[in-house]
Parts: sequence; C-alpha cells; structure tokens
Amino acid sequence: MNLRHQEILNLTRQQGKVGVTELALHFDVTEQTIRRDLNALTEAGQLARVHGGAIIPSGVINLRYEDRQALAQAEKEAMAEACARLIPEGASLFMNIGTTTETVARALLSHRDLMVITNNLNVANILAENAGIEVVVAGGILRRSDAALVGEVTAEFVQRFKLDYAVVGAAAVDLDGSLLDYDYREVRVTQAIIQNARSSILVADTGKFRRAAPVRIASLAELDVFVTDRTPPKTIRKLCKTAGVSLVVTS
Amino acid sequence: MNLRHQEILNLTRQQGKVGVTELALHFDVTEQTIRRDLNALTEAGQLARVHGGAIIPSGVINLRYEDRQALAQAEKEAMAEACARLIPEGASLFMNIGTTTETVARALLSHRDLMVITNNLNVANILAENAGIEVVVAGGILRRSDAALVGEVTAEFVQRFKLDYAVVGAAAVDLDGSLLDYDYREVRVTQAIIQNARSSILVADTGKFRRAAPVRIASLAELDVFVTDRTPPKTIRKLCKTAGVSLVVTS
DNA sequence: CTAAAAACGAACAATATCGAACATTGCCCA
DNA sequence: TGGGCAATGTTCGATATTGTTCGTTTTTAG
Repeated sequence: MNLRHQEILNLTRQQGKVGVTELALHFDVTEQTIRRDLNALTEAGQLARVHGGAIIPSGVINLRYEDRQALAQAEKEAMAEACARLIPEGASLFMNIGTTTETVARALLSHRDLMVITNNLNVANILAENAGIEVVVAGGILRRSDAALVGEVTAEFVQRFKLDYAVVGAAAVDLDGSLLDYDYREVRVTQAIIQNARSSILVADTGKFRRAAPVRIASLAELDVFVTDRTPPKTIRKLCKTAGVSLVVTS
Repeated sequence: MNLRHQEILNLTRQQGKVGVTELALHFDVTEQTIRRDLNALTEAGQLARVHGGAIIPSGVINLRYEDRQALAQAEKEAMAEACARLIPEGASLFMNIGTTTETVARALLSHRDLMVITNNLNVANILAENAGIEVVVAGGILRRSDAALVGEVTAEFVQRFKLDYAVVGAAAVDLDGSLLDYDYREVRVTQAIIQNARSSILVADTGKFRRAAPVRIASLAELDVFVTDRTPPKTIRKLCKTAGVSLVVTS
C-alpha cells in the first residue's frame, strides 16, 4: 500500500477510468511510478489495467462498499430522517444490510431507549455511540465486502425475537417489486427479519430500480412501508396500492 | 495518548491520508517523532501505516475502545505466537473476549483455512484481513467497553457448534484457578465455548493473577492448555498438574 | 499494411524514508 | 537540588521508493 493508492482508487471510482499521464501530472511523479502503482493495485484485484491507464474491475460481484457509500448521500439522508420519524422512542427493531440502513442508523442516534438487533456490523458500530440504545448483534458468517453477517444461523438467531419494526435495505429492487441481493445467504435473514417484525420498512433510493442483483430476498408486497427519495415507477406504485404498502417519498 | 495523536487522526480523516514530512512541519517536530506517533496509532489500530505517511485503516469494523493496556506487549506477542503454534492449519476454533485473545488473532493471520467463531468483534475485525479464514460472529448483546458480544443468546449460539479448539482469555485469574470477568453475561458464553471445544487453551499473562474481577466464569481445571509468559504461582502449577492441564511458559 | 507515436516493463542509479540506538531536554517529585 | 522518567531530537546504516534510460510492444494515423 502506498499514499497514492487510496486516492487513485477514489479517482477511478469517480470517473470510471484513469490515465497514466493524467495521474502522473496529478501526483507530480513520473509515469513509471504511476504504472507501478496501477500494477500493484491490479495485482491486489482492486483495478483492471488497460493500455494507458486503468478502470474499475468488471465482474459479478457487488460494487465495493466504499463506492456505494458515496452514492446519493443527500437523498439517503433525507430518506433516513423520514424513516427515523416513523420509529417511536422506546421501540425495538431489526436493521439489516445496506449502506442506506447505515444512514438510518445514524439518524436514529438521537432516539432513546431503543433495542436494535442487526446483522450489519457497521450499524452496530454506529449505534454503539448512543448508550441509550441496546445493540444486539445477530450472529453469523462474516461477509467481508460490507461487514454483514449472513447465513442460516443468522436467520435462526433472528427468529428468536419478535420486534416492533424492521428497517430493511436491499442491493437492488426489481420493477416487479422483488428485493434483490448478491448473496443467497442473505435471503433467509431478511425473510426472517420481515416475518418477525410487526411492521416492516423498506428504505431504498430510486437508483436501486436501475440496478440488478441475482438473488431474490423478498417482495415489496410483504412489507408495510416503503421509504424512497423520488416517486417510483408506475408498476411499483401500483404494487404498493394493491398490497397495502404505504409509500413515503421524501423529495 | 499524546496531544498530537487526536489531531493527526482528525487530519487523516479529513484528507484520507497524511505524510510524515507534512505532519512534521505542521507540528514543528522532527519526522522521527511523527513516525513514532504514526506507529503508535497504527499499533492501536487507528491508522494504517504506509511508506511516507499513513492512511485510514481499511478494516470493515472499527469499534472504538478504551485505551488498551499496552503493558507487556512483547510478552503478549510471545504468548500469542506460542498459542498460534498449537493450532494447526485447517482447524476450527472459538475465540472469546480479552485483548490477549486479540493478539492471538493477529498471530493467527498467517494461518490458512481456519474457521473461527468469536464473540469478540475486535477479533473478527483482525481476522477479516485474511480471506483464508472463515469468520463467524456469535450473536449477542453488544458490550461497549470491549466490543464483546455477551448474554444467554450468545451461549446458545455457541452451542450449535463443536470445534477443535477454544482460545480463551479472561479479565483476571484467581490463585485458586478461577477465570474471572466483570460481566455475568460472559459466564455462560465462555462455559459454552469450553464445553464445545475438543481442546481449550487459556492465554493469560501472569499480570492477570494480580488483578481481580467479580464474576467467576470457569475454572482453569476445565481447560487443556495454559499459555502464559512467566512461571505462574505455585498453587496454579499444582492445579495444572493435578487437573492435567499442560503449561506453556514463553519466556 | 506500414510507420510513427505512445505506452510499456526491466534494470539500475538516485533519492527518500525507515527504525534502532543513543543523546538531550523538560518535567515531576522526593 | 537533583535524580528519574518520558518525550523528543540526532545520527546513521538499512530498506523502499522513485527517476532515468532504453529496448520492446501496442496503438494510432495515414
């Protein structure tokens, strides 16, 4: 690792690609040095080398965690605030995976006397700041890409509880209302969370409709509230209406 | 902790990276002093050192914890190495609470194909670096003081597994061989860990004999190996002999 | 298809950074 | 006052990174 590496990765994520000459000027080093950096990062699997520069590695796996964090931050915060307002003080709730969920956790920091069960270690970390929140971590297999705990054992853990709310995020949402994720091990966990919550809230920005992921974890119709940033597509609105899902749009 | 440390952390978080020379100028001290600062912060897991400076650590989890006792770091590492040598590659093991356990985790980073179940989030964080280790987090109530997961539910989680080894740490060890902790919720967890491991290893420096804690979590006699830094008191040696606990002294 | 231009990697020299050891300073407390 | 201790400064050999050069490969322009 090198002082420039992190910044090179950030630049690449922002622009999709970087050029050797461009980076050499940016950092005021020779091109040969930049080549060495790019090759090292490629070696580490963080970039894909192309003639003249580098690009984000393509593949079936999820976007890197840090990338997703940066997406649509302002919208996420508005959604998070709206979601937090739905949850009264003293409530108990599940929170699952997703950077959106983490933003909700931050918005919940000013609540008191909550009990939160989560399979997302980042959420646990955020909520740990507030001593008035009892944080329970659901056990399971550690998924390194986003510090989530997944697997059958996590689902069984969740089933030992029955809480007031569930705050659910997803990697993608299909236009038929399917919540999608990259990891089949997440399926049973989120299902269990929804089943064992008296009221379930999906928090997802509309960008999620433009993404795809292979594994179906649940259907929007099984939930009670859908918090999003902009008016969702018509099929989704219709689904919400027929399934009795109340829609909260924050913009 | 040093006056500069907090500001270095702030600067690093702001800029994503800091350079040795840059900081030396900023604080008007020599580069060597800055290097010492950076290395100390890296040791504490708050920064990641790179040639020429430091960056934000890449770890997925970063629970803040009280300033850990850096006392006897060298001894701890020797114990950790000795403990790691007891564990073959490909093994499955439990690891419980304690900063000593965390040091063992670091020593295990060079092992391959391990499966580790832990109720210590710091251990999970450390082991996450090595993709060859499957990390399973035991669920439970988050104890903020040391990022441990505790409670009845954690014990039940542990009981779903039967692993090769247990690496056990404790807040204090009484001269009668009792392992002690500050929190009654830890009791059942460590008991369950010991019961469900084919071989249990206690790792504790002799300083633990001079400390006290209110809750008895288990007895040394229930374990199989005791790794420590110096020859323990006579009563303990006798206990090990009669109970068939093999003693490993690293100094 | 060919030739020029750009990009590339290997090798080596130049430079910067590092850590260990020891010297120095400044502060606390007897 | 002065001895102990921790933090900092200094020096220097070891190590890592960077710049430079040059022959080779890839891309681009015609």
